[in-house]
Amino acid sequence: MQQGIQLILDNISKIVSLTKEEQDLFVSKLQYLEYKKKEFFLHEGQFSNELNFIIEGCVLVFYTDHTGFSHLIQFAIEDWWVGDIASSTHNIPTQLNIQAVEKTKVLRISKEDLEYLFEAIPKLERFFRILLQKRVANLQQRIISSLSKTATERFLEFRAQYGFLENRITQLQIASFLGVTPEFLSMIRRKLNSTNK
Amino acid sequence: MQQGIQLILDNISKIVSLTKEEQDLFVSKLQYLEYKKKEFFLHEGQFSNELNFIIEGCVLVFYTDHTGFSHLIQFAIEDWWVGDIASSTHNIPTQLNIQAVEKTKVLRISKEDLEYLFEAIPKLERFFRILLQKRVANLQQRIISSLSKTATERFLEFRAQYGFLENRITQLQIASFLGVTPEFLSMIRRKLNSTNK
DNA sequence: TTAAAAAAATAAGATAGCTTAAGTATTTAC
DNA sequence: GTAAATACTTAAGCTATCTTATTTTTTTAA
Repeated sequence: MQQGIQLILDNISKIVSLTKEEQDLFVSKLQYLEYKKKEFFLHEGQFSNELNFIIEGCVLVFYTDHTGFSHLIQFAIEDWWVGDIASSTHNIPTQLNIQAVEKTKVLRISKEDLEYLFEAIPKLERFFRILLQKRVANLQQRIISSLSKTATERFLEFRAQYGFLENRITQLQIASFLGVTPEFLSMIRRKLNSTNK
Repeated sequence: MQQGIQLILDNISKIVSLTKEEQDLFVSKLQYLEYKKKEFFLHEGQFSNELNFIIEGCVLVFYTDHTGFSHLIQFAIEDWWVGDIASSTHNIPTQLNIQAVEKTKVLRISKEDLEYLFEAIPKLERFFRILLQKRVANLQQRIISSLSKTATERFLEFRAQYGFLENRITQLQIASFLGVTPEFLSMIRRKLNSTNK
């Protein structure tokens, strides 16, 4: 079986169960792609009309502000979905960049195909509805943290939740996700080490 | 026709069109409720198993941290949907409070009825899928702002986007939404007034 | 394998935003 | 209609976080 197909079908089957025919129809709409390290899926200003499922690798979704600083909005590794929902929902050019930080293999589906599949397989629309609910819960939690926690607390939360990423992305990127400068994150880490060790 | 039914049907018909029978089935699951000013829909620790559509009034969704401070996560006025997606998706007690800040009239639908309706009327699942996409886009924008903007910029953004709320909720609540103290917001407003006027 | 580039650490000085406290204005509840 | 409660403003001093600059470490690419 083609690369990653089993992974994506398993991912879906955790939430809804498709018949063999439905699986085949779904799979027929997938496009397999590979990106090199540092290569971009999406650049600010483009229109985003796809949804990607990561089979292998790691990508970052970031926003670059008017002073040239990047802010990490989201990351995704194998078995995760990634795309720019804002751009594709509102049909506006994206303000985000999506970049591979490792060699990355994805399965991609276009917005048009996805809309067709939602008609053909309502269970698939359910799957994405539930995925979106989880994403809303996750984003809301991040807002709660940004409103109510210190940088140190947010770093500890990041570690608890995404510790597996700590050696896969740089401190610079973690700092950007937390909303602090890399210098300040470095200081936070030093303090935590001297206290706990 | 009962209070607000037309409003909710119009709200849905902006995204999907239901037949008369589907509308009737949907409407049959709605419960009409009124809340007094300051009354709570939902308290931290409860399980949230409903979705609310505001017909009239205004509610605030806030998180209270361990030091007793409140942080405004979301607000909703007439013609908006509100609920705790995190709690109802993951079946965990909510960490949020939902409180009416004015006399508020709502139409409520239970999670069970909603799930039944998604089976009976797939278009309704589409409606909520699209609503969730918009919510994700909105939350993501808020994260971008919190990562990349100063308090003054965030306040101007709030005014541009939610100016209609400026006289409906207090400065305290706006400050809490922006993630600053009310004292600091007061200072921001003074500076803006002295510069622009 | 090594030179160049990028990332991370350290530290000193600067600032956005917080705390505390007091005073004034507005709203609420009887 | 009035007293009490709540919201808002102002201001001084404080702290978390940023900026800038330098050094050290790690990664990248030829």
